[in-house]
Amino acid sequence: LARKQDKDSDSLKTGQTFPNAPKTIAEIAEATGFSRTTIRFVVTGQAERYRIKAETQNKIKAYVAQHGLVLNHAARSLRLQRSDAIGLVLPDFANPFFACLTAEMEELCRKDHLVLLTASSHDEPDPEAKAIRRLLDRGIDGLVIAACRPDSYAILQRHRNRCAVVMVDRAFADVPFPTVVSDNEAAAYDLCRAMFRESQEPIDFLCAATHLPSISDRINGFRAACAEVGLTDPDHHMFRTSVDDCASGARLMTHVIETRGGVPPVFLCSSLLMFEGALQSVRSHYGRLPPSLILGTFDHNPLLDFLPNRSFSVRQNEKGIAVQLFECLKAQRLGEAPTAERHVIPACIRRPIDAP
Amino acid sequence: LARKQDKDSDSLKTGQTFPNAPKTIAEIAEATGFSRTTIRFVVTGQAERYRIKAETQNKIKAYVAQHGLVLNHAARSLRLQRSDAIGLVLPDFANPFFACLTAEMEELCRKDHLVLLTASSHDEPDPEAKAIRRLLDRGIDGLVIAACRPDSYAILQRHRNRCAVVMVDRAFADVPFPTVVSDNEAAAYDLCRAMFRESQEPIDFLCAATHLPSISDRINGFRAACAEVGLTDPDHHMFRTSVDDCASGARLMTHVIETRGGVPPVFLCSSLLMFEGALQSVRSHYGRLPPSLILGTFDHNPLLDFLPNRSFSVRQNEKGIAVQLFECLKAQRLGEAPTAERHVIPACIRRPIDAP
DNA sequence: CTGTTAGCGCGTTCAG
DNA sequence: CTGAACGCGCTAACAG
Repeated sequence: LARKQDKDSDSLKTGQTFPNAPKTIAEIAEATGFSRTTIRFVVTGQAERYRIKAETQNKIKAYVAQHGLVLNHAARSLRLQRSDAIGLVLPDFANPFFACLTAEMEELCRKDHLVLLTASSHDEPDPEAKAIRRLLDRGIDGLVIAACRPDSYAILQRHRNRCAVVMVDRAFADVPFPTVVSDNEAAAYDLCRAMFRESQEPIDFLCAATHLPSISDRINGFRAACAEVGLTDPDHHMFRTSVDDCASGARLMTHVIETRGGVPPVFLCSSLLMFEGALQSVRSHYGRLPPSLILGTFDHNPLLDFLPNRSFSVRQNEKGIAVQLFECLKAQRLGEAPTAERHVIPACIRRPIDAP
Repeated sequence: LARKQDKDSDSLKTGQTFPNAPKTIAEIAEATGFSRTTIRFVVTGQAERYRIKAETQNKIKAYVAQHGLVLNHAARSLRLQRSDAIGLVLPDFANPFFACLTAEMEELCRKDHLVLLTASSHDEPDPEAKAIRRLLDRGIDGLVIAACRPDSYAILQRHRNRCAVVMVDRAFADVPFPTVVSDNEAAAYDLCRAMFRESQEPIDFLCAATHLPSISDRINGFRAACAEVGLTDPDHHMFRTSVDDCASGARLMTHVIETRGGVPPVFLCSSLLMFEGALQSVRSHYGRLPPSLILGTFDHNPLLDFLPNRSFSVRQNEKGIAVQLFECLKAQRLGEAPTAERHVIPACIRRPIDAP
């Protein structure tokens, strides 16, 4: 029979700085006199399966209730070859869309007792590769990545069997992993249709980062909507820049103003950053925003509703994306080989309250 | 270490991918015929210190260059009782301020070869406690918390204090850990002074989450600025609500409109969420935003500059806060006992371009 | 039903 | 300069 009079010697022996600290399984075993296995069966809820005596269970539960218990995840990971951690590699966590996606992912992780490791790529290949490596080296079980270029996944392939992988936001072709993206083409099409219903004028599209598939899709949607209203030269209304930031938006709008001899009456920007830059440029030319301008942008900002101008925008369904990402991860973690299938999540068009 | 990173870049530049998974130290030892100790000295850059033969070094480096190497962080953590991970517990990662803070923290972690674990508290005690425990159970070396109430830190006391702790954004009294906050009182004072220079009208302050110290400080700054312009009853211009969200802002503004018999000509909101709700309420009463309104809010949104109204806002210095947080963590990780000192980081007032 | 044992891969120690 | 042996705390297989 077990001896369980060791509490005193235990507290003396262990030179712990925190006698109140939660115990390890071994400490509980020693303190209660049962073996680690017995403790583990009880604390992991397998007591019934192994028919642990009720009295034993109660003693152990009482001890845990009083002293607390914390499993050592490093040891657990080492033994199970599994970290219960998910990595998230995104261009920029301060970007509202990615921030929102992070929040949704974190929520889903919490429910599955996973932790979320974050790393930013700044949309550049080298930091991205380092970020991916840094997470893979921690033995993450799953990885979500918004790739900055088509071959970003190359670094992953040697880890294929150890880590589930899903791509997000950037649906580059020929990527051997599932991809979850918004329906950018449909969103752009619907957005432009709504804007065309507002005004007969052609839409000038200020477009950054055209190498990204999400942007190509938006361009395709723009072209389709233009074709529908009989605009035969949509590309004459497209203005491109490579970098997606505020300064580029301002430069591009300044260029548009010079080209057109004035601010276009209706324009669309490929991102909020571009939008902000464009507005800055317009304001610096006119001293203010002419209220007659009709504005469109991808991404959402709650203050859009309060601009003096009529404006249209697209809000992606971050929660829907996160849920789909998680399902893809789960499928791979359950042993399915990763497929290259693409999941397209509808986005939401926001327009002025009284717009058609 | 530096040498290892060089190899990574090289292999990326050549576009070469490792055919198989990277090797562990033991695998390299077996493959090259040397012992694990020797391998470790070479790959951790201690070869010179232990005078490893050059030929041996070259063989090992060649093998690593070809096959790759990844240390098992679980084993490393288990042995070193250290995870090289930092936890971040914030109310909401989608909130622009916290998103920006996360981005800055992630950047600093990257530079120190740490990973960042994120967990959200939703500003509620129970999810917060669970988030903290979830991270502590992973053996994080450092923890940054934006606490939702004064005793949020209590759960830390009962834990093994292997973990450095710093509080952020919420400077509750009597917390036995360093705290980093923005200078909310000064920011509120400066903000209100700027608004008073714009208009002689009193400022109505729509204020949420008044139980938070950051909000108390903002109220104090508001009162000080009111006193300076001879307003003897600033509290008659304060409207309070407990929940900080858009709906509360709308409700509170509706209440203000009813109380005042109209929209106050100058008002200030304690957060962007409140601000958005307030604007919604104003618009639903008038069908639009009267352009004569003078607006103020804490937090920053890039579109504020393009509202028809003259507006004033406060942007916190997220990077400065992150840097200070990191310094506090580093001090504790170097063995210093945590102090209760408070670090106050100045914020930045944004006003209309031509404002005094 | 309960206890014992053998690693997971790394970092450290110590012997050569 | 190199190698062997130990243990971090946990899990799983096996032995009573």
